[in-house]
Amino acid sequence: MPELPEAETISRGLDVFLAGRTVARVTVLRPDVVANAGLRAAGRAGRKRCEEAAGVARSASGLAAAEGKRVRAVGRRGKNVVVLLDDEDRIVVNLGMTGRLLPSPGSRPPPSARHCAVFVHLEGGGAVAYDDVRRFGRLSYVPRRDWPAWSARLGPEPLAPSFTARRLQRILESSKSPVRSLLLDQRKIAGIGNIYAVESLWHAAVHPMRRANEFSARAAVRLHRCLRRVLREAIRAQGTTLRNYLTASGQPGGFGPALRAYGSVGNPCPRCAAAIERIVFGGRSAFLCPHCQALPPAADR
DNA sequence: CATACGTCCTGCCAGC
DNA sequence: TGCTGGCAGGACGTAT
Repeated sequence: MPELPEAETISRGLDVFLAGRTVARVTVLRPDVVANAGLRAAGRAGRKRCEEAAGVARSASGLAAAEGKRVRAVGRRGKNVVVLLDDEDRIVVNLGMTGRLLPSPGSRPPPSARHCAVFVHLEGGGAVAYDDVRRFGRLSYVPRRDWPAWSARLGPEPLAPSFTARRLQRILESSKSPVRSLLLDQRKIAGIGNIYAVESLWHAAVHPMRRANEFSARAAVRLHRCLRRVLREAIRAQGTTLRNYLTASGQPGGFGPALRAYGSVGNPCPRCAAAIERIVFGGRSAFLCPHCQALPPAADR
């Protein structure tokens, strides 16, 4: 659930807390949240097999390589929080559904970290807990030389100045998928999850199942504008808390009341008062106004 | 190659 | 009251 705005909010808060600090010790309590960057990513079973074959002990996770290194800064790539170390190796945190990074002034996980999976002690006191109820999240240690390839697996940053309407239009043209599926594809555009995809499409008045390659230039420009506006405003509000997302300072996000369609089945559309509907495709819920976001008639498609 | 679908994981909540 | 079953979904593996 943490998407770009949540990852951005967390990385800003964590940067204040971590920049200049040195990692003393990394304790892995739940080995399954640690992805080994050196191995082909695989499903749980697959990764287990790889690690056994390679003789990788669970704690050798690679995260231990961070011990003794100073944190230069904390940033973000897509939905990932990226801890940049002084030697330009990185700890990349994908928060999955329920992952949280909770700083603590003491040497124990904060009380809110009830499902602490990884615990990072800092020299001179203080710590950061990686807490994740469902353990869909992953922590990876990415050495400096692997970073370009790692980052290249992701599409462009939607808030970067280089992400123009024209760029979005080209991405849309490249796929016959429903636009919501394309927006969720991290290889095409980085950082968008279901909430902001659904919200952007409501603002742009486009049906989530509209085929990406059927966008007019005008509709592409409109989606580009709505997408960026929604992401920016969500960052300003420090993200959306639906379940358990918290900022680095332990606050819930404030974007919930700004949601127009997501999760509001049956509520009147704020634009036209028609009842918001829920549909399911690609294994996920989408919410839309059947009036404002109508699919064009089949003859036009 | 591109697209579609199943899988993992557990807290929560509706329904009986 | 207590149990069950369905639901949430990011990202990867497998199937088409």
